[in-house]
Amino acid sequence: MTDDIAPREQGRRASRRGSGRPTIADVAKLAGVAAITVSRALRDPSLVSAELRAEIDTAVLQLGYAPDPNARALASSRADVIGVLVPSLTNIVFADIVRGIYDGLGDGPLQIQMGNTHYSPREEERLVRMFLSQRPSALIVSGIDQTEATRKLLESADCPIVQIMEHGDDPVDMLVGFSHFEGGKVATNHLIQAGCRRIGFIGARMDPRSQRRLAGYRAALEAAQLFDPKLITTTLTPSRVSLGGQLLADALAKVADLDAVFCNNDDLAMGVLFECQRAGIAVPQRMAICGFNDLDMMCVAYPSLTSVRTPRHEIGLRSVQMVLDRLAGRPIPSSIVDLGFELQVRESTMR
Amino acid sequence: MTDDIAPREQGRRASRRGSGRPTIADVAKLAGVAAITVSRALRDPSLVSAELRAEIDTAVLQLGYAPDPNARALASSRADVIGVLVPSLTNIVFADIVRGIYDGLGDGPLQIQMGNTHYSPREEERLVRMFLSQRPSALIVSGIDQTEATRKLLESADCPIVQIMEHGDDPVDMLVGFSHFEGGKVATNHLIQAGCRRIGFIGARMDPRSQRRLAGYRAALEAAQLFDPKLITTTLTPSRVSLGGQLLADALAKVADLDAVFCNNDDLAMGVLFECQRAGIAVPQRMAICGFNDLDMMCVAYPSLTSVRTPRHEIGLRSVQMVLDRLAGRPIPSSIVDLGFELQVRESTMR
DNA sequence: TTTGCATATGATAGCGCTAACATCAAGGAA
DNA sequence: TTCCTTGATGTTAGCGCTATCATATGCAAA
Repeated sequence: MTDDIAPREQGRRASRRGSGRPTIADVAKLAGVAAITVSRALRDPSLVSAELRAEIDTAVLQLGYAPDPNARALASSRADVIGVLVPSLTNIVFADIVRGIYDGLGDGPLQIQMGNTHYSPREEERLVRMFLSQRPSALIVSGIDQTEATRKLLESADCPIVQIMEHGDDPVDMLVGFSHFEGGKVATNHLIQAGCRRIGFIGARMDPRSQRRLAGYRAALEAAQLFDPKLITTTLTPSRVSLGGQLLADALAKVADLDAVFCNNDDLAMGVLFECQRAGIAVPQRMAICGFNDLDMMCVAYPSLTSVRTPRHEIGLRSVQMVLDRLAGRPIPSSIVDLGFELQVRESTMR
Repeated sequence: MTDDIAPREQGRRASRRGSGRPTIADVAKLAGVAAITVSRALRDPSLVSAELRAEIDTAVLQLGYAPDPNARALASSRADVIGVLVPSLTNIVFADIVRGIYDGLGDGPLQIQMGNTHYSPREEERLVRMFLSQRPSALIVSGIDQTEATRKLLESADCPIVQIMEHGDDPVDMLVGFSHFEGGKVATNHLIQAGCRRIGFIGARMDPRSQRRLAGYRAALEAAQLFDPKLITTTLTPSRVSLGGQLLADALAKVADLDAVFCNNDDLAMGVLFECQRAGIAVPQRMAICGFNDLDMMCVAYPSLTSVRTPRHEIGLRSVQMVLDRLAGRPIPSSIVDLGFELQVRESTMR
């Protein structure tokens, strides 16, 4: 006689299965309706009459019911999750993008699932495979340099895909970003116009986007007939402020009459500035410095540092908006969005 | 006669339901075993004989089978997910912690699900509720200042909970971090010993951890009979490098003979340094500067900046290790771990 | 031999939810 | 009236996996 108690009413005692938490069936019973009606009321209240809606809301509150996202995903073969793949979390650039994504998402039902590829195409492929196995509502991936296999996976995925950070004409689906090549070119041309003639390039990590900035730098110098391979100093080491000084020292050892450096990113530029201060190299008189991304610190440094402002937050925001538009069936003005960049000229290149 | 074709063999044509991807049943059929055997072979190969294991592996490869995490979570009422709640993603401190968590996780089956509380206890409560509804394998939350309701939720959760970043004696379950109060005290005592007498506190955001650092600062100054409320300059605005200079200006307007500042964090310290350079205030002679966290840039700044090194990566690593130990049933040496901190004395306080 | 116990595999029945279809009432057009 | 919509609700049958219990086999102990 002790076996026939209803498991649900006994909490977790009767069975090892089940979560012990109220289910949609509990809500339905309490509200005196069918489970599917509760499901509908929760997903789209307009499908259910006002009276039932009120009763269901009461029951939900009373039981403290929360839908099980796993059951929901299984039954509808669609998880309320947007997968986001970034190459790094400690890089403030991607942190800004992720913030933009969160901001674009607002209070909706969609959640973010983040993956860190550590700049590895193989890891990216593994993560894409894993993410797709969860049947996400959409996928946002960084860059356009996926492996062949990754690209095939993305192309055959039946959800919106947004590639971010770059500009190009052959996205898997949608693309939001700007041209790193043009960014590098504009920065370098600015240094040329400022009167610099021996303009070095300092780069760390040298991921595909860094490579494109370097290509832009090179194109600008070649057009001005100022290019010299010795001007380029790079490392595969991840970027750090402290690396900037080391790379500047390396660059000066190769090219003693260096009069400017275009840095791959702002961390390196800051490190270069500190090294100049330490070595007594006047900025910008003897050495002009230009960074990339325009982090907050650039405008307060002494002297303030020129940089290329990139629309990081905006990229996150727009990518989510495009996903939401697509999921809602709204038309997308264009599946390729170039958000551009803006050169911020400051003391470090004014001479 | 066209209705009785097996839906699975027709791809997605026959029904709108189902993912169209191979299921465990497909693998089982191909390998000539029962589905449950495939399930076992995948979760714990030691449960299945070598021959069957080989056949199953072949079938998995041949079909490109990947288990559906949602179905798995539903059936086992346990998702292979660790929820991680941080107050910010753009703050490098938490980025380092998250990196530590990823590193601690390695190649295991567990995934990270991240939540951003934006320093809001209410948002934290919402996220805890949401995360728990997914029945995560564990939860890692930042800080010890949860709301009453959040704490109750966490206490009644049937998974390991790790609070990180702080030290204390009353964790919900496990705790990994260090004492911000002691950090503030040690930094301030160092400035006192360096001969400073009018030591300001500069702080932004002023979240609970900042408050505790401030309390440590105050305790040190009071013990030395050097405390003066005018020495404290804070704002609720989120911290940025550019804020450091503004706050220093504010502080100097109140206390003209300020001879040192202890900054809430390194961003502010860097901003203070730049402002000193710009205003011609000699560091450390006229103004000593001490930061908090010891980011990479501190050691290369000119002059290099004293800071309190915090074990951010280690906190992430250890918190995951504790979770993994607990999930594996291994004993936890202690559920409260104080990883300490280390004052890094540099040029900015050497006088 | 019998018993007991561990090991390997299978059958069954869900986990909590929603897609697909069925039902039913109310109203309007023919 | 009859037929057909339309909208609101219900019934049924899964989604893909695993907990649980049942079964079969082998082998050591009694």
